[in-house]
Amino acid sequence: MGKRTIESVIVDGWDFGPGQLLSPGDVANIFRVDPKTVTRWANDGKLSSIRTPGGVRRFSRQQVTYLMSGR
Amino acid sequence: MGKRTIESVIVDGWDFGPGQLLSPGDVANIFRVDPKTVTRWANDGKLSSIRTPGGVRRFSRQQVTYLMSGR
DNA sequence: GCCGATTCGGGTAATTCGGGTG
DNA sequence: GCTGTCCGAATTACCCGAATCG
Repeated sequence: MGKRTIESVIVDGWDFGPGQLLSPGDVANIFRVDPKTVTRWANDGKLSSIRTPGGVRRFSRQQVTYLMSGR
Repeated sequence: MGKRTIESVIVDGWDFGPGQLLSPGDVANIFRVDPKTVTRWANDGKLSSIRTPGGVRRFSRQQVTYLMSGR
């Protein structure tokens, strides 16, 4: 071992590792929806998410890209 | 590189990247047509579209601009 | 600690969906 | 063939004050 960095973080099969996290605003811009709508997707289980210790959601770039290109 | 969300999303050769998406109402206003008509264009394959996780269509500004300037 | 921007929550309007019909 | 409209259901947008982010 040694440096003790994060190798991978996978939730629901999606990559939440370093450089893969999108904010609600990011996802909203990508789909052209209100950030509130992104929150609803998360609550409805349509979008996987993790939470910061403060309670703010973060999303997987990998999953968002997948959803953009047609389910 | 700046904000780094998603580089590009191309469907049927048209740009569906961030800042390039139009709602059904947007397209309807541009062509002065009922939004339902825009939906029919999409169903008939005359207009490419992607869907939000909720099932609402989004269109490519690039394609609409192309069609506006006469085929 | 301060500050601007964002994202919580909730609630309520406005759009869009799909099918059917003129 | 193409478009507008009616309907109910589902999805999304805008409003607020409080909290978090960077």
